[in-house]
Amino acid sequence: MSTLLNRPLPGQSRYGSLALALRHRILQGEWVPGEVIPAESVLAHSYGVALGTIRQALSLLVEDGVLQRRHGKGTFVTKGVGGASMMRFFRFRGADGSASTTPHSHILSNRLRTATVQEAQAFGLSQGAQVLHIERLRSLASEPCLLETIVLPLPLFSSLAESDTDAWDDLLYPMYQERCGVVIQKAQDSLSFAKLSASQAKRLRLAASHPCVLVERQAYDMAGSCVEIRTTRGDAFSFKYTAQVQ
Amino acid sequence: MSTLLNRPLPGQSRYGSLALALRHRILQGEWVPGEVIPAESVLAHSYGVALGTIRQALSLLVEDGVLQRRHGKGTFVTKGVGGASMMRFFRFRGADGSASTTPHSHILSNRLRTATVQEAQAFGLSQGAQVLHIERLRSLASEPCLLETIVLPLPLFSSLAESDTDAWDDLLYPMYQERCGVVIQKAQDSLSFAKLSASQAKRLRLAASHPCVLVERQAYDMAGSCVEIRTTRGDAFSFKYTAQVQ
DNA sequence: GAGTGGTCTAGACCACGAC
DNA sequence: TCGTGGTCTAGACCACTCT
Repeated sequence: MSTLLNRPLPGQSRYGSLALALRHRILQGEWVPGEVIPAESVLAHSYGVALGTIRQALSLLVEDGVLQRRHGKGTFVTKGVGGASMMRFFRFRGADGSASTTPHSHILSNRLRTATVQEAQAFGLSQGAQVLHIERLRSLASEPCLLETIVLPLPLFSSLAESDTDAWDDLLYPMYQERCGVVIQKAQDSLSFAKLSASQAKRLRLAASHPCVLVERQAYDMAGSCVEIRTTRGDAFSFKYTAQVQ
Repeated sequence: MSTLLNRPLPGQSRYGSLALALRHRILQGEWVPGEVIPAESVLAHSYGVALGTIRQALSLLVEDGVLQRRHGKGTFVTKGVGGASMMRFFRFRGADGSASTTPHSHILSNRLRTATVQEAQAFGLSQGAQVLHIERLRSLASEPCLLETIVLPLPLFSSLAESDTDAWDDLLYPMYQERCGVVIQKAQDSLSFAKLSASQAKRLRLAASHPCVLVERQAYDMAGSCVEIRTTRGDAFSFKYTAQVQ
């Protein structure tokens, strides 16, 4: 019934090994995102450890965002990051006043091309591999607000390459999960400042060389592999972000 | 020997109450920043709880940044946030190439004035109270890079109002601690973009209406009171920041 | 070797959520 | 009422740091 990892790996605590083992079972698809995993007491018994030990293991995975606890209900596999997370960097004021809705998405282009050296390295592909290159405009109340370039590694997302972009959802991450079985687990955003090119400015209905914020994102799946590289541009004067020190 | 909080506060777990009690003793100055607190076993005995319970209480304060554990040595009161934390938002390239040193500080002005309504509210002062208003230019390799406005509540920082600004340190937070007994425990930075005024641009040796990053900081002491409001401006093209999603 | 935090056990009871 | 995670106990032994 139990796996054979009764002895912790060298240099690892027992709860560390248990966390690794559980993470492996999740990645194998034994429990799919959104599903409950067995109760703590069951896991403790099946691994032959005390309750406190399995709880420490679960805590590691909760910290990592792989699991979520719900008091009285159980421990669940995380469903993946939400949708309009890019909006946390901006405060767009709609013509009508309030905002905070999901922006509408319009795909401008969608084509295959050869990966750059950096992209191949990030995705773990061999040089010369193919990627899907998407240009996309996002709008709030018919006002264009964000211009995005999205690069996806290719055999993984090949089902998107052939599909009709008009039928795509406003939120890509849930669509990745439905159509390609890819769950976005975490992402890293790198912010900087630049000026819009003439064509970019036209798309966003701003003046050429208008200042913009550049968000360069790498998104990772549950196994920790990079599966999306995204570059987002938005009006610098709509930028607003809050960070904590310590 | 022990305090009388054997019964947890209503709606609080025992370890939550213990954390509150310990935090209070730290704020009272019973253990100063940098010092060890008693061993876990000693605390557990003196409060009449199990070791695991006091460990949970300490973990809360560690998460909060009030305490730091060091295996084999003890549990220490945090010394306060470091120095050049504003530099994490920028990547200045010095004329010589590398950077990552503490910028030199030059105080431009230092005067008393009446607090604005927002400042009085943030500091918990009555309306019409006095604050210290400081203008300061920070330079890297003789190149001006950051322009700062610093507002401090007044009876707390009155010793700074009368001192010679030439003798001030490059880092203010350690100086607050030495001269005024104020330990900066955490801070919140709010980022946005703006254009430099003519006088601001001149100080930074940039063109008027050049784009800049605006960092609006509120810094808090160990008790959680706001004790500094700072506005920092720097060249938008030197801005670089990385954030994690989930 | 003495003292510290880190790991682990085998129980107990409590608080929450659903049936 | 039952099963879940959350809190708590009273021990044990291990790993790190200093003297």
